[in-house]
Amino acid sequence: MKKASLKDIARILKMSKTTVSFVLNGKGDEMKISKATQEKVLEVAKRLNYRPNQLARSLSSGKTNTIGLVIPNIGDIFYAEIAKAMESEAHRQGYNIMYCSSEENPEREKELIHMLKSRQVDGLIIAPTKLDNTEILQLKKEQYPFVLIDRHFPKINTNYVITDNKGGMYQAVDFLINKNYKKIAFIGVQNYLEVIKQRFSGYKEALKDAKIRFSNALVKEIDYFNLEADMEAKFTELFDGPNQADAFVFATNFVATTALSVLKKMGKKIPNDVAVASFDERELFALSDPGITAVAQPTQQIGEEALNILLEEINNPDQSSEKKKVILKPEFIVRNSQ
Amino acid sequence: MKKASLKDIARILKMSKTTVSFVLNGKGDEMKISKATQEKVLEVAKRLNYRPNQLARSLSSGKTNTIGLVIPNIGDIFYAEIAKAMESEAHRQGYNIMYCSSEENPEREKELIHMLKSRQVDGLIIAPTKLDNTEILQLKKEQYPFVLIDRHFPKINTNYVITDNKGGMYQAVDFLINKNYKKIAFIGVQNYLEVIKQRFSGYKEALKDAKIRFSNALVKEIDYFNLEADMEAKFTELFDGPNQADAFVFATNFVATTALSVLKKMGKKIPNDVAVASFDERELFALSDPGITAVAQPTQQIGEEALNILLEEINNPDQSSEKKKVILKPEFIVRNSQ
DNA sequence: CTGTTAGCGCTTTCAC
DNA sequence: GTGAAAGCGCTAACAG
Repeated sequence: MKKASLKDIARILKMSKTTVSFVLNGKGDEMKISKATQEKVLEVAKRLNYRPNQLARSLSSGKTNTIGLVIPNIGDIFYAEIAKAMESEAHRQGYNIMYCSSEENPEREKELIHMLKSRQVDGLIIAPTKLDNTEILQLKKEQYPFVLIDRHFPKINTNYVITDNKGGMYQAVDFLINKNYKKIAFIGVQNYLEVIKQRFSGYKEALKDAKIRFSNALVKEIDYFNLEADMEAKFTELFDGPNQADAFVFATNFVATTALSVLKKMGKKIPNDVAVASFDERELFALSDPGITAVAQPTQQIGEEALNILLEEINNPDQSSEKKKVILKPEFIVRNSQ
Repeated sequence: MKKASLKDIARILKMSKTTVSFVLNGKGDEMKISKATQEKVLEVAKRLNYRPNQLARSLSSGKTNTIGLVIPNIGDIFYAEIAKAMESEAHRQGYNIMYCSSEENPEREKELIHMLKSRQVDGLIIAPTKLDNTEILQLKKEQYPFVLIDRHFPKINTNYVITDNKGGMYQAVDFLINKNYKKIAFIGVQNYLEVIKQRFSGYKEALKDAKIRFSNALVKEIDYFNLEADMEAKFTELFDGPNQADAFVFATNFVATTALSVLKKMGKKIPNDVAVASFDERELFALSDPGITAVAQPTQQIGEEALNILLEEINNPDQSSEKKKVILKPEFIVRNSQ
């Protein structure tokens, strides 16, 4: 038994597709279709287990009620939480999310954006991977509704929802300073993104405000493609070099988790050998012993706000000129890693 | 400037949509369209930045090249890893994945399956939430291509890819027995799934083979909706009751992580106060101190195999009678939690 | 070698 | 109150 279509129902009832369509879309009363007719339609639709073909509907109406989400890494709980919040909000509003993970690959990201557009998603939410912004510029030029999350391009006027990276890091460093740590090392990643730069500037500012001399020797940028080994080398300098550190701040969650594993391997104890604090939250931080003090980004809010901004723009395409720029405050969670 | 369509290209070049369509789909040579024509088409397509509308294409061709994935929880790294493996395999084969998370809600799961079908996905991969199997039976009746992962219904003849739950748990328990633990408690979840039952039977069998008397007092089923508190109560019995346990095995990853947190709170040390081992792997297990011995499911393999079975069925709809049933061996990772 | 034409399943304007 | 018909953008059988 083939799947039932509108036409089948119309044929069985000997009426037109129009009538059936109106009834099934709840426009029966509006179109003053008689109760009797409506009931007949509904009855047959139910009996045939009719399900509208969304492809056809979307093609015809120009709306898919789907929004595309492009994130760099589906395995990262940070993005997973955002996606989750976004999905439940979308569901409430009658939209579906199509998730895609670029795996931190700019080429893949570009493909995904094209794929989603070719499927006519009503809008996009993107956590951009790369420094190259041509795709974003293109979207803007086409006036395609989209909002950036997590990472943004300061020079391009777009909607975005991000965390106050500078402020969050400032708070973490300031906290360590107040706990009497003086030689705080910043552990970042090489060639990385805007967000890391912002966090770095929070670090510097906290030192400056506390009148602690900034030392380049305490800033380590780890090689992304050689995380473990490079980190061990740099930690050795930090522990044994002339410029000994007494605390580490980690610029992002995967740096932190790798660092914890490296420290464990090196036999260093937190907080006796070194105090630590991390940007980003992770289940591990609460469960490990000692718990790791962290700057938690408000993932739920990021997801919901981004979605709402997008839907707003989709539904009011006119005044699309004023872009929404949202910077959310992170939450500082004190544990006992210092 | 509106988006370019096939028709636009045809109009500009004063030829038919057919010709343009063939060229753009790489069937130019096959259809013996002259090189000159082909070049013109490609040139114009490029100039107009033409992108085919997949909705239209799918509606017409009856194929979306998309497969739907329904998992219970997008935030669970176990499913995230499966999704990741599946996506990269799908990508290689020219398919896209549409992920959906049911949040362990059977009602939502049903909606998602309907939504995906109405979007005409070519097939489904489902990690079913519930004991109720009507949706699955319906899919089967409609001969919709699908494969189950992680959880399955023993009584229904379907494709599935699962882990050897019984064997994995057997190995963990057997290992603890060999380390000389005699009072091994099984920590499960109330009203839970088939998989937990299978793991439980592995537990019992390992005890039996070692001629250790099975005791119901050592089996604890935690209330899913009150995990922390209930666990603390039951652990107290296990530590202080008449039937003291010397080791715990956890039936699944969220039980294990909650347990670690509860043990930490209770001030119990692993492995001195109690030895532990867990089903499922988690980043935390490698990084925590001590590392937690675990039975790791082969997520990558699950993702890839499930996808390949599905694509096989999609592409050969004829002999769809013999369903593929795959049971994969987990990996046992020994750390120092015992 | 290329064009005509009939759909795919649905929405929606306009007419009766 | 209901129906006819055009059209969304693309595919593909058939004709020439």
